[in-house]
Amino acid sequence: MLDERKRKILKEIVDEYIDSAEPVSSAIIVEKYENNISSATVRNDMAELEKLGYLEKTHTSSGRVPSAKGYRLYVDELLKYDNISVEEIKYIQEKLENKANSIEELTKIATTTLSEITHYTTVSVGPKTSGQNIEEIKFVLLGSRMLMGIIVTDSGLVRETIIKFDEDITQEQVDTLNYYFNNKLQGEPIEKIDASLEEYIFRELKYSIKIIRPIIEQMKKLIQEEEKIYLEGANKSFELPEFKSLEIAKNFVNILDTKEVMLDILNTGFAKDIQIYIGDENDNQDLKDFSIVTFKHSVGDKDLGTIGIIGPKRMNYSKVISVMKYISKKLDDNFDKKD
Amino acid sequence: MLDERKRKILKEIVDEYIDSAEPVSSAIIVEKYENNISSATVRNDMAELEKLGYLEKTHTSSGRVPSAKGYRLYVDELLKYDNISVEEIKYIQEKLENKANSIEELTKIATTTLSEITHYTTVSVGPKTSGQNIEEIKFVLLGSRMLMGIIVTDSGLVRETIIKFDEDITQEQVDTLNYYFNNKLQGEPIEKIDASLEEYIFRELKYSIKIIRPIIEQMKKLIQEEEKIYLEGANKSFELPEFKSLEIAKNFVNILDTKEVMLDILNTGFAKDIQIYIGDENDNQDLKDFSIVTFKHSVGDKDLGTIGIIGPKRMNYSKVISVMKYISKKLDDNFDKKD
DNA sequence: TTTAGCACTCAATATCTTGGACTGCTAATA
DNA sequence: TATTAGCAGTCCAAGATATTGAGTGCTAAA
Repeated sequence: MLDERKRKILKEIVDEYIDSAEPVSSAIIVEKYENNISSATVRNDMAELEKLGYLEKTHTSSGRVPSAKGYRLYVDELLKYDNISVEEIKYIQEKLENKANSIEELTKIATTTLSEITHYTTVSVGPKTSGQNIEEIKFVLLGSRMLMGIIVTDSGLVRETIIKFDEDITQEQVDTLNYYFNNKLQGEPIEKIDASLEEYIFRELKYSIKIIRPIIEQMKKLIQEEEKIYLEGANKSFELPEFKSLEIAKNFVNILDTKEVMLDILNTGFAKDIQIYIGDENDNQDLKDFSIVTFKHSVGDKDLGTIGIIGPKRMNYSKVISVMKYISKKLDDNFDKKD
Repeated sequence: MLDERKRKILKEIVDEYIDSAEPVSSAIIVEKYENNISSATVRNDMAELEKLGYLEKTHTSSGRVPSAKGYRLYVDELLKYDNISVEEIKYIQEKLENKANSIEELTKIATTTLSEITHYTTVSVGPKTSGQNIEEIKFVLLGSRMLMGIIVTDSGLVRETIIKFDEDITQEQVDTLNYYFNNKLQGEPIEKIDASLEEYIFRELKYSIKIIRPIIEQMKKLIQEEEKIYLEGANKSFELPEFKSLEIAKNFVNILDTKEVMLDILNTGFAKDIQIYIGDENDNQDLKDFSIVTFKHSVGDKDLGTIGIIGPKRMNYSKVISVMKYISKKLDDNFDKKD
């Protein structure tokens, strides 16, 4: 259906539009096209590409702009993803080298680095605890009326919370709590911390419910804690020409402010795959002018967090995805080495 | 210098401008002014107020807009700060009631509540550890190669960090660490965690430097950790008429993105005082069209975090400050009750 | 199948016009 | 002396009109 020339012209148009943010005319393509070719020929092909839904016009006599379908073909079939320089590789290596002491911190560093190299706005969420198994639970007495509860999961996540009491707690009580919690929960999925656990502990230990209840409450909160989005380089987006439109700028801020939308997207998709959402492919209307590219950091089937880029539909997919691929690989290396 | 009528007219103008975002004409003031008064009189007074620097014109035949000096007089002398309704009081009480288990969490809840009631963008930073004294230090062994280090300060702050090792750590070693750290540091200012501490521990314990070094490193990081700004309702600002100007919107995003500016402002000022920064009173150019109002949450001379509002110079100071005063009081009550 | 060439379209920009929302000032008034 | 009516003058905002040029689509020839 699409002969070689049409594919090439489509690629040139998208490349050019990504670069200039202006509708692309047949004359510009003629300039760039190596073999000699007349603008009339290009116009014919453009008309064809438009009929097939890959291009759009902004008005009757304007140049062409890629449609969502056009971008889709472009990223799926026309691009190669090795667009990363030696300097960039060096920079990433240096940034990710060893410095983080927790998975969350490592994810943040990667998120910042990604924004620095691509000049787009990046976001990330930490690992989800759901699906993980409990490796160890520890309660630590702080002062006489405060406990810290710590959960370590099998993929090395550490979550902790503070629990305050109206009465004194003894070290013996804490030791007993540690014993029973670990006895019951070691190796179990983290979701086992629930109301039935409260009953069990209460039955076995006979401690005042005034002690048990707040512990369970806080531990439950801990595992279903709302996820925090880490955001980097929001102002970079405001330098883009599309942000001259107040509506687009507003939509952008809205998306980042109502975290649910981003969380939804970041939490979709499978480990290792790079996911690409182009414009209206998202059904959120605020996202119609943006593309989002995400990837998950994981070990085995355990989620270690997701990192994403949000930028204009006209984003530099080649660079973005190339850099992401490399960062993804580095994160895995890093993890293998450490544990 | 300013007779009663001029003060009243100034107040009406600022009130009106805050409400409408449009330059205020003499006719509008005549409408609002209770005693009969002609527009010519108002015009004379306005000319006078302009000469004194309280008002400005956007062009020769425009209405008047308050200057920074005008706003300053307005907030300092013309406003009363009891602009809070029974519903709002109820709402705040409900939100702040008991739910938080840490100071940081309480501050966040207060920040969100403030944004909900005022419909402005709010920001906060958690308490600074500097200046606090160490009440307790605890190391907890997680697995065999991971420690959690916990510091509790005298005003109840809890800070923790993860330290990973290349070799196994024994519980005995941890117990010894706990003993020596507490022995040396209990009651001491938190800044005592430094290089000389490393020497001391190394001398006393003779543990491999491979164990001591990462501990001290991480604990040091912990106390000088960069402060995190919590942000709420950024999108609310984008509904304001001033955000039709791309430049203003851009400045706004810039401010929130380069955290240093906000941190600087939030960290200035003394406990309990409400600080007001109007437009160019800040010397950061990005802030010239905005006002920031902040207050600190504290107990004694210990900082427990700062909460601020950032909005247009034309913000509803009366509401903002009234609500802040009430929240500030509630936070203190809350704290007194608990500890 | 490709191309030269021309008619046509439309956004972008500049220029002009008009209406009206203001002010400042003057002279009359209390 | 303080206030006010009234009017001339200013300037913005919005709409109307003209101009330009960058683009296309189409036709007919190569």
